[in-house]
Amino acid sequence: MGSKNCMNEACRGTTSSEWKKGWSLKSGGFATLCYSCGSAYENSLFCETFHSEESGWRDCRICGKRIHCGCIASRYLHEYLDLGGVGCINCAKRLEIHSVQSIQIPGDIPNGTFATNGIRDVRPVVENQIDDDKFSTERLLQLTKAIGSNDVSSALEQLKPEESMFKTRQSSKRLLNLAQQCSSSALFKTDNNRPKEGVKDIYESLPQPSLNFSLTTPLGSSSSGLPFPGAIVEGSEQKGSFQQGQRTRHVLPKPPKPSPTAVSETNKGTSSQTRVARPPAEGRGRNQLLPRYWPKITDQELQQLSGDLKSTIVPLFEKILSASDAGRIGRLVLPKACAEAYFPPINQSEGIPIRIQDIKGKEWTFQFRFWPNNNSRMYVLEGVTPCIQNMQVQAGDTVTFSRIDPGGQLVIGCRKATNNIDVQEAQTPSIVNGDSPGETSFSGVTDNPLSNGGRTSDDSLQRHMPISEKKKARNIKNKRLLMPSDDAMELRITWEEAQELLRPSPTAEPNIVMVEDHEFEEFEEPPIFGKRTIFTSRASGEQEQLAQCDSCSKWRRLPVHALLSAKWTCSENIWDSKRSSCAAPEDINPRDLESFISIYKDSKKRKISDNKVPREGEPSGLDALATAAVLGDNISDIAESSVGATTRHPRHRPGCTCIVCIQPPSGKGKHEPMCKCNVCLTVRRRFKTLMMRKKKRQSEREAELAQGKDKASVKIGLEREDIAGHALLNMSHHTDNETNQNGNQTDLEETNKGQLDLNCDPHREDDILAEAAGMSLTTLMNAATLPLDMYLGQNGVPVTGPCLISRESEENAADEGFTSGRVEQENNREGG
DNA sequence: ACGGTGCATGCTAAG
DNA sequence: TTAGCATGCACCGTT
Repeated sequence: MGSKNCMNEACRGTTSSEWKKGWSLKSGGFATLCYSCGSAYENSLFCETFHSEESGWRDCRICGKRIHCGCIASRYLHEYLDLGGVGCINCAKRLEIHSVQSIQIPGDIPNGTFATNGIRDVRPVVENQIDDDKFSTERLLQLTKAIGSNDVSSALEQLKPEESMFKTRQSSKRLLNLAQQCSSSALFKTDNNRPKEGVKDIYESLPQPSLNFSLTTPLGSSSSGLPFPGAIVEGSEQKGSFQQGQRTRHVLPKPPKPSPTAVSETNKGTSSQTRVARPPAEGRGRNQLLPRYWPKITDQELQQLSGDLKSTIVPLFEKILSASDAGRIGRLVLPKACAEAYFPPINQSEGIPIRIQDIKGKEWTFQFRFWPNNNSRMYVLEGVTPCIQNMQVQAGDTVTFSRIDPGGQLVIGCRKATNNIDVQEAQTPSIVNGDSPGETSFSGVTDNPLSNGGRTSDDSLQRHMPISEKKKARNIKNKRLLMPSDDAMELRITWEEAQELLRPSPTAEPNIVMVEDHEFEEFEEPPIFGKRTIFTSRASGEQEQLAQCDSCSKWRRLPVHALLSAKWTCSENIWDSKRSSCAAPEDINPRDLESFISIYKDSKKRKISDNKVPREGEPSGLDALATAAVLGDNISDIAESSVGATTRHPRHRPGCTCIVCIQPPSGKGKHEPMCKCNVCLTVRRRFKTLMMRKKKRQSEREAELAQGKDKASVKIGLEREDIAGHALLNMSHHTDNETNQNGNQTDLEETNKGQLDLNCDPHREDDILAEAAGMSLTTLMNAATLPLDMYLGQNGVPVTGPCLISRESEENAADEGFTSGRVEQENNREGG
């Protein structure tokens, strides 16, 4: 500390309360700045503060802002424009985005022809070298445009003199490394390195790189084509480039739309913390890598990682784990291009064992192999389970592959998906490449030695970037469902739990319907999620519920009828003024509380086991819903597993004696054919009522019926999906105009279909189910005019109780709030 | 019966 | 249109 000198020439201070990082140095690391200079640098005020009298100031050609050109401290703050002049980084990037999108490099350049040029890349990424950026896509493209040529490779040739200059700066160690490089470079040709003066000038006039990172990193390939010496190579199938013929592609994958790299570059001073997706290190066919696999790591992380491992780390690629990857099978599918670029060539399907080290230095051995697949190969790493578990990563998290140079040792790391974007990136290449999470933390193995310092101001820019809704939708539809983490957290509850949490909308006024002396509350508004509470009974027999304050976590006794919103605090305890503050002590004996919770958990567990709730790995919660939606007919199978809970009306409480609550939990063996029990009789009666109501509604909506007929062709699967979604979330109204327009919701609304909530809008469902079952509305009308028994008989259904009614009638009956029929039927089916 | 292995299938995105 | 890849599933070996 004491020996530090501020590297600001105008300061040269030797003492500072805090030393800050400045610009990146060619020798690696960053300039050391005292607190005030560092602050100025961080705030992009360095040049304004210290260089205002110096030469080199120009104006942004677009916005007019003053730019200090040719200064290392401001090199990230401007760009040279294609149209001449300079532009501040924001303006330049806006222009650049378009050019990056539009320019692609024609043709494929044979790998072998670049061997001698590969050495240019032997620079550790962590060095943050200016020169690196010369080879960034942006630079490349800009250069191409600057010289008015579409031939990028020829344009790049012009850069070679610069390269040479750069090479001289490389350490002997790296040169040694370089000598081993022979892998491809799509950007340079050896047979044409004649400098073109003009171009050189142009190049030299190019702005200093915006990236802190090298976009072209050390070659991992040895002369044998191996990316790392430690790898075991078998057979003679060692090609300098690929193991298999490769498709001709563009030199670099088409950059994502809003060139995130560009965006992330825009902030000097914070760029070291920017998660930039960079084209990976050289390797056989690195140019084949899709942006989604480009390693995204901040240079800060990289530096730290390098420090931890005391080596130079070259990020190779990364992959967001799929369910399969993170599953028990222990197979991690490697992107083909990555496998071929950075792993040893293999020609036997069995592959080779490969040693990969984690950042703690622990070495893991995987089997690197491939499967023949569609005349191609599918590369996998086998035996990754221990490592995956060790890193505590799961589907949606990212594993990173890097290489230690020199030596070529592969390193595996991980990064937890901590926000939506990170997860979506896997599916949305258009937002990779720096348009990436500022909050994801890079993790090494097990524990994360690298914390992402941060959010950068470009995060805000990134947030503004439009993500195509269409794309989003497609991602969601993707069977590789990667739900945004936050949402996943929010929905990581079971179907049953979701039902338990449903509460009537606070603004909803229920209509009271009496059925067999049982009161039903009907709501015209869908329910909302409420707070989870525990219902208990006092010794006196008085029932109550316990709720936990979201603020102080104290439990409060509340009346059994209390309805709490999802977020509830003591201050909302209107029932007990003494306990309406978080300061008030908990009035529940800890032992009692523990007991209550224990009982609650036990009962839940029992329910789960009784109902064969999906085991780990099987769909639960929303997954179950989704599955149910897909399964369609089998939705009831799933729903049945939660009969006890899902038939509970939001306002049904322990002790409720309504017809719903008095049902047996499973219904097994309770209802015989021709059962005359209260439930069965009511089911029959209510079903008939339903039919009549349908008729009435039908007459009211006759005009719409024609259109409705069209809708009848809608496939049941889709409809049921809709239903399922509605059932769980129930947060939005159906958009179905046909059935909802008059808002007539006087039917008792327990949707047995899938044990949905009582407040689900059944109207649509009625029709849907009926239609799907081949029952037109007319049929229903007719049916409604018949005595129930006759109706059932006509439909080939034995006239029994609710136990054996047909599916469609049963489902309609279910609309009325009864489940026993369903239950019984399912039981019978099980028994059969 | 269970679990692992290898292949086939189908979806998606890239070209 | 096609390659890549996630995942389902049949087959096979082991318990």
